[in-house]
Amino acid sequence: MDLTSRKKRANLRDVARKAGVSVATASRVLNMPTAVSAKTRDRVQSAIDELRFVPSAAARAINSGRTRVIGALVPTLDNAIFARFLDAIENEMAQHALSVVVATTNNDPEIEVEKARNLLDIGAEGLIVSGVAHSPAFEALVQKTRIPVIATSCYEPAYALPTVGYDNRAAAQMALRHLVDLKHRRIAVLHGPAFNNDRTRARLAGLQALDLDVQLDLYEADITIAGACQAVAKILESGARHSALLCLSDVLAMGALFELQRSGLSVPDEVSVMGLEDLPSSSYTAPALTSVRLQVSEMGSRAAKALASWIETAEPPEPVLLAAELIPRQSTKAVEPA
Amino acid sequence: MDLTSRKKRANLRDVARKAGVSVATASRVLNMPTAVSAKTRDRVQSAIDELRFVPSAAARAINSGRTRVIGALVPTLDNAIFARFLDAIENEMAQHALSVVVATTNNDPEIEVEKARNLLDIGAEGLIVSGVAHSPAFEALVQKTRIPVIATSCYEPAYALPTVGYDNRAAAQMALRHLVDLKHRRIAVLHGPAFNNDRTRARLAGLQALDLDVQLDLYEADITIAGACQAVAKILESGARHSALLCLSDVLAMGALFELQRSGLSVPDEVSVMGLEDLPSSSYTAPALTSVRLQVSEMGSRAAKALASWIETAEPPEPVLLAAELIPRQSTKAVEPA
DNA sequence: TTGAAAGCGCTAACAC
DNA sequence: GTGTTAGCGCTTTCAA
Repeated sequence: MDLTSRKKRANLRDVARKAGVSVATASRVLNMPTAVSAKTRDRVQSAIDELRFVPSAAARAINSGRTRVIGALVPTLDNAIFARFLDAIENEMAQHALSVVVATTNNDPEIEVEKARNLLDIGAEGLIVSGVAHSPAFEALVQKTRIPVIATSCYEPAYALPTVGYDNRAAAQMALRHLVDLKHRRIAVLHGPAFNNDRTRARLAGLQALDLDVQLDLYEADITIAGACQAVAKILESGARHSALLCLSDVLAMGALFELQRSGLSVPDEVSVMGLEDLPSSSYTAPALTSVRLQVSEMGSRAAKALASWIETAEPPEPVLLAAELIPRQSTKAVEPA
Repeated sequence: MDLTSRKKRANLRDVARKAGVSVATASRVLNMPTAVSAKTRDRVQSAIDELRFVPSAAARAINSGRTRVIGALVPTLDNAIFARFLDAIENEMAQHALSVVVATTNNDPEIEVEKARNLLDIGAEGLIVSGVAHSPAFEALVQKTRIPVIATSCYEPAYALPTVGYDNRAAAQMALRHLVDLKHRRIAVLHGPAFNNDRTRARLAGLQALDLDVQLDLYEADITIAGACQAVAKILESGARHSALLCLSDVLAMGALFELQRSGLSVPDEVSVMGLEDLPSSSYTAPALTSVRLQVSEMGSRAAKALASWIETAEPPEPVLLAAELIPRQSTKAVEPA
C-alpha cells in the first residue's frame, strides 16, 4: 500500500493534506483565490501541481449546480450550413470554457424535445436551437425549467426566446429584387422542405409579400446537391420556361448549376441562377454564384456569446440581427430585351 | 412553505418518501428494476412520474463514475467529410444513450491534447479521434488515464489504439490504377495538407509505392472548393500538361471540376478528373465524378459502436477495416491513342 | 484568513 | 426484497 500510488486520482482532500490546510481552504484556492493569503495559496497550488490534481467535474457540478456544458440542437450536420454553424459555436464556447454537446433533430420537433430533455438531464446549462418553430412540449420544457435558450437562424424580437439571426424574409426579397431588377419575369423558386422549417417558410413568405409583377413557380427539394439536381431535372422535363432560378439555399444553387450544365443550358446566358446564404465555396463555382450573404459563422459565434453571457450573468441577451448583403457574381445577368 | 412547491426539482429522497420506501429501493428501481418486487416497483414508478423526477446526472456520475458522455475530436466541421462523420457518431451514440461532446482540433496536435484533456476533465468516458498521428503528450495522456480511444479514418491493426477506417494507401492506389488503366501517363495529384495529416500521407505513399510507369506531379491545397480552384488555376497557369487530375478528396475534385470548366477545359474529353471518398453529391456533379468510395458515415457508426462496446464491456474492440470501392462515372475516360 | 462540519443527490455494501 | 448506512469529491455556511 504505497501512499503515492494508492489512489488513481488525487482529490481535494489529498491536496489539502499535502498543503497542510483544510479542504475548505483548498477549495477556496480553486474558486475564490483572492480570499486566501498569498502564502497558503502558493502552498496549495504547489500541492495541486505535484499531485496533478484535477477537480472532479461531477462533484463540482453536484455542489455548484454548474456543469459547464451546453447543448446545440441542429437539424443535421450533413449540410454545410449547420456544420459551419456548429464549428463556430464550438470555437466560441471553448473560449468560455464551455463544452458543447451536439444533438441532431432531423427537423423533427418530436426528436427535438426528446433530445432537449436528454440535454437537460445530463445537466446542460443552456441550449442553442434553430428557428422559432418548436413543439408545444419543447416550449413547455423551456418555460418550466427556465433554461437559457437561444433561437438562431432568424431574427424575431417578439419571440419568447432571444434570437440571433437574420431577417429571412428580407434576405429572400433582396434576392428576388436583384432578379427582378435584371428584368426576370418568370422565375422558378427552388426551396428546401417547408414543413417544420420556419426559416424556409419565412423566405417564401417574403417572396410572396413582395407582390411584384413576376411569375414565381415554387419547387421543393431536399437541401442537398442531389435534391437540387433531381428537382431541376424535373423542372426542365416539365418544359416550363424560366429565365431565372432562385435557390433559397446555396447548396441548392450549386446542385442547380450542375444540373443545368448537364442539360447543356448555359448560365447565365440562357438562365440566371441565384443563391441565398453565400457559402465560402460560392465564389468558386462555375460560374461564380450570385447570392445573398448570410453570416452563418458569425451567427454561430454570436449565438454562443449570447448564451455564454446569459449563463454567466443570468441576464437574457438582446436579440441580434445579422445583416444580409447582396453579392452579385457571374451566375445572373439581365434578360435580353426581346 | 408549501411542501409541493418548495423544491425546484424532486430528488430520490422525495420519491422514496412519497412511495413509502427507502432511497435504496428507489435507487434500485432506477438501476436494477428486477431486484425489486413488482408491487413496490410500481409504487416507486408512480412517485417518479408524479414528481416528474429526473435523476441528477452529476450525482449519478459521482457515485457510479459514469457520465455517459464521450468526446469526438475532429479536425474541423467545415468539411463535409467530418460533418457527416460526426453526424453518424451522434446518431449511433444516441442509441446507446451516450452524449457526444464535439471538439475541433484544426489538425493541430497541440490543440488536440488540450481539448482531449478538457474532455477528460469533464468526465468523458471515451474518445474518438482522427488518424494515428498524435502528439506524445496525447499518447501519454491516453496511456496514463487508460481511457478508451478509437482512432478513425485509417486501418492500422498494429497501432496501440483500435482503429476503425479504411486502407488509405490501397484506396489511393485503386484510384491511380483506374487512371493508369485508362492510359493516363501524366497525372496531376491534388492533395490536402500533408503536414500533421497521416491519412493524406498514407494516400500519397500509396501512390508512390505503386511505382507504375506514370509521371505524378503533386500539388497541395486546402481541402475546400476554394483551395482546389486556386491550386488548379495555378497548375493550368504553369502550363504543365496533364491528361488526368487525381484528387485525393472529393471536395478537391469538385473544386477542380469548377475551375476546369471556368478555364474552358472539357472533362473528361480534355482532362479526366478522379476523386477519392465519394460524397453523396459526387454522383450529381457535372460530369458525375469517378471516385473511390470510402464509407464515411458507416465509419462513424462503427467507431461509435466500437467505443460504446468498449465502455460497456471494458473490452477493447477489434480494429475494423472498411472496404473501398471504385465507382466509375463520367469524369474519367481513356486517353485517345496519339 | 482559516477550519469544522453539513450537506449536494445518488450508489453500493451490508445487514436483515 | 428491502432498509440502513457510509461514502463519492466537492462547495458552502458558520465559527473561530
